[in-house]
Amino acid sequence: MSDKREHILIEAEKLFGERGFDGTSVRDIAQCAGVNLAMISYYFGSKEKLLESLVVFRAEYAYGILEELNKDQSLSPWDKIDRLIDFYVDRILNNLRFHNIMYQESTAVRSEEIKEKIIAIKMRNLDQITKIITDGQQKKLFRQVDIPMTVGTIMGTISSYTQSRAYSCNILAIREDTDDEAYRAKLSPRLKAHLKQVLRAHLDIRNEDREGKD
Amino acid sequence: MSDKREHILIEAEKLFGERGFDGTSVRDIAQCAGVNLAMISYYFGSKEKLLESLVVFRAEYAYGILEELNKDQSLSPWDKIDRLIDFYVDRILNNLRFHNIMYQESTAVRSEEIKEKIIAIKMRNLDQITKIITDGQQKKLFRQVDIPMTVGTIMGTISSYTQSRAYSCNILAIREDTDDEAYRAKLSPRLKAHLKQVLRAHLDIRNEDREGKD
DNA sequence: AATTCTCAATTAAACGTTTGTTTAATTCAA
DNA sequence: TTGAATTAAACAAACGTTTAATTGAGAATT
Repeated sequence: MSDKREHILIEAEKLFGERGFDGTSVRDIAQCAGVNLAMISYYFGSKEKLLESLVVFRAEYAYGILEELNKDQSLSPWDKIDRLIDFYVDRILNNLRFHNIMYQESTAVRSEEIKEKIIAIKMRNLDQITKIITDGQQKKLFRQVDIPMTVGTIMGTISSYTQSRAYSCNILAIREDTDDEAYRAKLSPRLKAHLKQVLRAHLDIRNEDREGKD
Repeated sequence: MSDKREHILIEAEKLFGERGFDGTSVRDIAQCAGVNLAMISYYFGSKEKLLESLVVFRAEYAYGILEELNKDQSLSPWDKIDRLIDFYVDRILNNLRFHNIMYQESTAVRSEEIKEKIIAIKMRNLDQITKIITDGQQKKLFRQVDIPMTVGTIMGTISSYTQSRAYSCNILAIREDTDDEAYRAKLSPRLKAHLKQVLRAHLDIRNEDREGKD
């Protein structure tokens, strides 16, 4: 992929993440990327095709990481869960803008083609995580859980703090105009600690549902 | 509020939820509500003011429920958590469209005024849930947890299955064109069961973090 | 009781922008 | 000299909003 194409994609990603797909005009993208308006159609064909290119461009990476994590025999299932959380929190917080587009595919995107691509990516990633959890169950470390829902809990918890920055800043007790890096530095460890605590309790076979709750 | 005003709000809610705020034109709303285009400006002033009216219209209800749940002395903290989950799953699944707008306030809404209103509502609801959890902690039933993050887990888990219907249908193994009621009937009990299992393990004081994980 | 008056409700049409995309001309390195 | 890269300009369509005219039911006046 040419440098210029990639540069346009990255600038578009920023804008889509900040203002949404509909809220971003092709003129905005062209201006931020420092290219002529017509170059977007020239390179990508259309605004929707640009989004499709962006999805493909970003999606390849994640799957490779998950696959590698899965294969690593030196890590226990518990280690893998921790790494999984670290990976997703870091990845989402570092690609905030892109994640917001991928995550809420239903409202932002009208193209069936892109929707199907996004779902395929999500299902593929779910497969990898399923392998990690079933492995932990076979080793009698994890109990029975609803795996897709558990993945939803991980992704959803992170997303609930990336989809509305203003609320997030309120919770973290920081100014809303805090720069991205400082924002991540505050949010990341807290999200990781919370998610690990939740999943440790949720997955641990010793926490099987008790009869009486109190 | 006049019948016609309310009728326009409800139709707008459907469209915003399906197509997003930017993806819905005032002409769409007028047509679906069966009123003249100019009536939207006449009643609400502008498209953004319409959204603001919608937020106010829908937000009052939730707070009342949470307040009442909190005051109920006959319920144990565990019961209240269960009721909380039931309430939120039902509420969000029954107002899918509206929830998606509220939830992703950052991208869809440009008006600072509306953003502030939404955040105020979220913070107010967080206060009520905080009271429920701290009460459980004082009664030595719940352990120490990150309360705002825990609320994020509840809302995020639900949202991850409401923001992208196509993915959700894939997980539930149902056709994507399944009608709303059948969709809810499948999703609702599964979400509730999962969230209750997660929160039971997460909050239970007997599941205090152990030294070794395995 | 019949008429006029009043004003909110409703309408079709037009407003000026902004949108995504295309055209046709130009640049420029190979 | 060739052809891809780049440009400014123009395109039609859709957008949110406003205008000015019309309707129609209830209050006031005769």
